[in-house]
Amino acid sequence: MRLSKRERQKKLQLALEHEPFLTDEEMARRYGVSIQTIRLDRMELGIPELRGRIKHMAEKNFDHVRSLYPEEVIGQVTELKLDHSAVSELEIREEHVFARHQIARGHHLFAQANSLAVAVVDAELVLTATASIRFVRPVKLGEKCVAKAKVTQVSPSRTQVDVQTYVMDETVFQGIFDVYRSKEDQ
Amino acid sequence: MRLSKRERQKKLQLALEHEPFLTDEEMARRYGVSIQTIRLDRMELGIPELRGRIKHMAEKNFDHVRSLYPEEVIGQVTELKLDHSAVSELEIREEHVFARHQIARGHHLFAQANSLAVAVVDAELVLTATASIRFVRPVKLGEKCVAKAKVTQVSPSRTQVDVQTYVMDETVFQGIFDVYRSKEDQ
DNA sequence: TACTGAATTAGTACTTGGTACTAACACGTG
DNA sequence: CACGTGTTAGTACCAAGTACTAATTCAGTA
Repeated sequence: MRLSKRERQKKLQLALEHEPFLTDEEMARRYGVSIQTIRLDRMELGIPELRGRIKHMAEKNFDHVRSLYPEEVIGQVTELKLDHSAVSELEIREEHVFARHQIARGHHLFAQANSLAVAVVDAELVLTATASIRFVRPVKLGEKCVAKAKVTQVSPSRTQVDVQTYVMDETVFQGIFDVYRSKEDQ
Repeated sequence: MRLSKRERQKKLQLALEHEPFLTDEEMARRYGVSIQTIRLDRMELGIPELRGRIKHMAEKNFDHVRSLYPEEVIGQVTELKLDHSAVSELEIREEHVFARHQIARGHHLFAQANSLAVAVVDAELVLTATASIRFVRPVKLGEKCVAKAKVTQVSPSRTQVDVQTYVMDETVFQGIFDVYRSKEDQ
């Protein structure tokens, strides 16, 4: 057996997200299995056929052109005191969650916190150096995450920022960010 | 004659711009002509068939939407051994960097590593619990980040995954992920 | 009115990328 | 040995076409 069934299916799923234009034939060739096996895999994974996938993509972008474009800060900044504190809000939408169980992917919470930590520091060049983070509880579709950043330490080239993210008054995420700052301190 | 040939062709062309998902059959029905007439019209106007049109639309928007859309794994998975190791590649593009100095935002590197750490674990429900990360050196526009994940510890409900990300053979990011895993391990 | 050329329709064979289904085989394990 | 899982093979069928040939219709004119 070249690959276990689970591995093949996982790879298949991932490959299709990246290259949705693959035919069953091409996938069968890639994994060295028969076309029927690929079809069975798609069935089990609930992946529609090539034309369905293509059509879905085309439709999706045709009528509602989503503009979730590279934002400077992930989420909406509601408070900002440079080198002191900041707050941002992020509502968890479809594009943030795992389709299966509607739980937000960790890196979106991280992105909200990280970009806020970077934004609160007043310098030309600000980069995250290290971070220690904790996902306290899963966040679900529709919940609003309020991230609160506080600057806790400042040294010549580093700033430490603590971020706590809440849903209502429950903590869902904690992070300590050690942020590098260029000397042209503005 | 219901409509002159010229009129029909003009209408057809305009209709397709607005509703590119029409089949020849549907158009034939609408204009009260045979399917062959519609096909001849498309030939003369140089309009490709339905599938070609759909595919073209999907392709056009694919590159654009790709980086913004919920991918299971950020970057392209090149190796995957479930519960053992995995590798993914991510090329740093415009949308990943700070416009000012062309340095990648930390959360994209995090996202690549985090999603890989989650993907390598073989379970129904996998969530990041905690992580300790370090951005070793800034990554610039155009660089290709290769993230290598290794499972280092497995306990009943947790898996520890270490991720190192390289540009060429230089480490740019390190992360230790403690990942929660649901018991329905199969 | 008959004729002609353009326009239209009809019909066949073939293609792609599948679905849906049935049957057979391979093999690892109790 | 039988059993189940996984895999492969093969058939009939489908949508939405292409490519091609042939027949029919129609409009305007000699």
